[in-house]
Amino acid sequence: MNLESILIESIAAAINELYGQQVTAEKIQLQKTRKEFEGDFTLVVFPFLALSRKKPEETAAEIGEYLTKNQPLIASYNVIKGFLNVNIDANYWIELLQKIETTEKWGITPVTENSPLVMVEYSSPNTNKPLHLGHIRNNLLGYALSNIIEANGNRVVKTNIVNDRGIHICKSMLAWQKWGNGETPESSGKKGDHLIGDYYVAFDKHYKAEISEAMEKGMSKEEAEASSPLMAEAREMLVKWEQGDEEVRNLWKMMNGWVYEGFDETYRMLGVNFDKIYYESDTYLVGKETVLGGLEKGIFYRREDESVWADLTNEGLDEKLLLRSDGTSVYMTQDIGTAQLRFRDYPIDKMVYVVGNEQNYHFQVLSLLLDKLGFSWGKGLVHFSYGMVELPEGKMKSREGTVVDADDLMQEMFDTARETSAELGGKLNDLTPEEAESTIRTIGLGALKYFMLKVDARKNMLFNPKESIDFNGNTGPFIQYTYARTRSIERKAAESGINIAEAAAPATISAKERSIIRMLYDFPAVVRQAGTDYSPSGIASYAYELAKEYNQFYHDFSILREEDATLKAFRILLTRNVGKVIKTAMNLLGIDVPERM
RNA sequence: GGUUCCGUAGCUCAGCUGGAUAGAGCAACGCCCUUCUAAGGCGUGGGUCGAGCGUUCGAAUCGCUCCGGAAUCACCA
Repeated sequence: MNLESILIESIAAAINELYGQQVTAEKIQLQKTRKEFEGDFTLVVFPFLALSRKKPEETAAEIGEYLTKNQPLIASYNVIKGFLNVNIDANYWIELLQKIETTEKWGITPVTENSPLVMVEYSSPNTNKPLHLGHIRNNLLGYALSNIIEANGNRVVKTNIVNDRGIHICKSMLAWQKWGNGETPESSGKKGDHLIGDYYVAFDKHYKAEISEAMEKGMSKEEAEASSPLMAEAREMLVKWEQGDEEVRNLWKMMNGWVYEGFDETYRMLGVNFDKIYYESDTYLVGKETVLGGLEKGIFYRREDESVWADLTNEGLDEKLLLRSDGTSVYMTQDIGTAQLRFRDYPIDKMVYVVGNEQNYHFQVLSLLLDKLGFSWGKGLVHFSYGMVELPEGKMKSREGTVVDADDLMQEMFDTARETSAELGGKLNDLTPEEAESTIRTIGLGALKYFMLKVDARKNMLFNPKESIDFNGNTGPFIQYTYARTRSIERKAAESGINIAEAAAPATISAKERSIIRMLYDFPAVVRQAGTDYSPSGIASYAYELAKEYNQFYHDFSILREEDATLKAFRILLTRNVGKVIKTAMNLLGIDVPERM
């Protein structure tokens, strides 16, 4: 039984004893005492005034008096207006600290073979251009979310669905054929995904030129677009691809291969990975089959023009197209096919899709369709819907060249970290060049990742490339710095041979120390909460608060110079476990922490 | 027009299962490195929580109505 439950039980007993009234646990609002007041937990007594028929202060004092007498965990209390603040006995906190010290993974629920299986889909790139800032948010959220779900006792399969087919891919292929002169990543030194992206842009440029030329000759925009020879060629290529034309397929394989090498490098750099990758070229036909199967079962219906639809009007939605009149599949069909394949491959209990909020409607529909098709997890699928990353001038537009490239951005973060480190007086000079470089990457990535993860995922967020990402204040590097300090203290303590395993209760324990232990106590609940409402930002703000609290403590006390041996050992133990929890929290976010910085 | 989401300090964001004087960081200004790492600490200034009404002992938080912004409602993906 946890501390809160014990206290709530005692409070219920107190009210029963004092006022002869039964109260349910839900009526008892026990919350953390706010920082500016003294105490660990606060009971709001306003709801009990009707029972006590006394003033708030009096009621609070009576309950407080009863609790200190009858509940050994409560050492003292104070009353401010209708708020009863109670102090937990210091020994409880010290024992808790020792428990954290001996617990392998504090706050983490172990995973067993029988744990529920949760599949998390994230990233889901197109193979016609490199990853950008939006993908970074997606990847970081997906990876952190997977860690958090796993930390709550679930088996997690991280998956990626690669959109590797379609007209957009043909555009790049065609442009490369026409103007590429056989350029390869090796011959040009370009990263494969960037190379392909360049040809996608080249296609668009030539296409636009064609349109404006045709319009000058008096065509309307629509006519010009419809009669574009370049677009016609791309469409023709798509048809050939679907027919399995060997030449087109080989070109497609080669160019996609380049892109995957590029993506792999970006993923590796970003520190994310996948357990299973699906390709739309494998799933879109399965989707078609599944839809036709649904048609036979009468779940869907066919119109006169041969197109296939789902009627969702009973569910308050519209009718939804699933197969075009020419029999080809649409986006929804492919997602159904992917689901079908996944269900064959894994006994999925829950599916989480990390996809932008622009697709909220799509997933609402997908959930209903999967349910109709008999997927047990269809109804309960989670669309982890995150907001767009906006630039000061608005949405990113690839056509307007305002896209922030993922590789470039990471490189900039590394450069900034390197410069900042040098400005601060060559902090990493003691390290070997390799260690220093690795630390710089850890810090640069830490800044980027924390920046993206600390904000509420469902909201749109603003990224200002000119102001770039900070390294001071509420940032990843600040938390990493705090961790590095805890490790430094530990190293020095170890050198001087202090045995912290024997740390006992010191004569005095400061409010700051109590407050830090109190925060460590909260960590399991924070992890649980983040798992319940899928919020990496909850973990992030916890990590920041803990780091901040420890930094103040660090500033106020001389941990290693403390005269009292017991107090010194206690403070080192505290430091060690703060480091342990910070590291665990940061790792849940997918952020590494350096041993020194 | 329908649906969904958002609106909190100059800026970026927390807080939202109703509770105490609405919090951080950045930016501005002032202190603190002969003291375990100054990527730090302390302090000052900065708010009609978009507006109004309602529910309540109590509303940034819940409900309704407006105002402002975004997304979506394709035989695009």
